[in-house]
Amino acid sequence: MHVKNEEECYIKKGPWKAEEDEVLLNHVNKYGPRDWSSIRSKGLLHRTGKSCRLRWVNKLQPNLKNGCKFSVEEERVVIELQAEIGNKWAKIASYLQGRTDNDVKNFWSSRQKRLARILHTTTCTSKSQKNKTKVSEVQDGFTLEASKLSSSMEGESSSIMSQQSYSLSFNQNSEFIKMVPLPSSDINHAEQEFITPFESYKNTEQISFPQVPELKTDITFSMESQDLLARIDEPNFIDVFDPIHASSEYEIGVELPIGLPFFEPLSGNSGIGTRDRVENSKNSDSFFDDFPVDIFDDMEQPTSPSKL
DNA sequence: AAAGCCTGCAACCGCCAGCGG
DNA sequence: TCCGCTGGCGGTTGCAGGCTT
Repeated sequence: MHVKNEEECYIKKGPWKAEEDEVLLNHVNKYGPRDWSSIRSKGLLHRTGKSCRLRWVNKLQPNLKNGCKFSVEEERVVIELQAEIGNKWAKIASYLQGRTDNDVKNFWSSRQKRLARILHTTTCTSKSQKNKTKVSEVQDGFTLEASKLSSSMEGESSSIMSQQSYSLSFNQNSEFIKMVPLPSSDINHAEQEFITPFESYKNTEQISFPQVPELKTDITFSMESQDLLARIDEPNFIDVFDPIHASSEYEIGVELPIGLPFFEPLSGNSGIGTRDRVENSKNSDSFFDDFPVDIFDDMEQPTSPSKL
């Protein structure tokens, strides 16, 4: 029968209906979360086994945190593990109760897009509006000050790394990047409003980054930068920047995977959890995975120290 | 109020590894 | 050993709803 054959071959796609979910749940209750392909072969649903499995894993299995935003702690776990093991979403999700690989993947994707947008805005600004940015060249490269308010500026929850102020130093020649904690005096008083429970954590954890953090006290600022610094304590200092750029810049550091505690492996010999390994991974280019590949294209080439 | 933009999420696609015949 | 099937995983896409202008 041609019609019947068509019927059998028909594969439904798109959003799941409640009835389909019910059928799928019945199957799982009967046989457990397996034999996905038999659901179609038995004619229960016109969905592929893969589709059924995905629906179960991502939406129907019990104890899922559906519709619940990632907590600060969950964000921290994802950021840390991503830096450690890369885009192993299933693995990362296994560390988070009630989260699926799809959840983690979507979270990270959103985060990456946000970061890319922020940095794009920032780098464009650095070129066209030098007098309005906090990007200033230093002798051994250039320094991108990541002094910022937390992401709370935009009502976001990712504020884990937001309480410490950092300066990013790039060096074209040696291809390293280092985080330099800014002197606390550089932090605008207004930031105090955004202190979170992680403040205590910040105060006790060492920065885990390839380069030994050091205070950058000998930065030479341009005239424009000096002018800005002179006004840093003004209540409306942030208004010096236009709202978009201001909020963007203050978000930069929020996204930096630094200063995080280290995980011990939950089981097996995954090897996760040693500081050495984390540092090794960051000594590679894992840190740069956070940035769009062309992120530095818009930045001015620093003068080589050898040419000075 | 409406149009355009942005974001988060659900679902699909393609690749790959494991397994059994 | 080969081959096909199945499930797992990461990347990508499309859409709906919220937000902004």
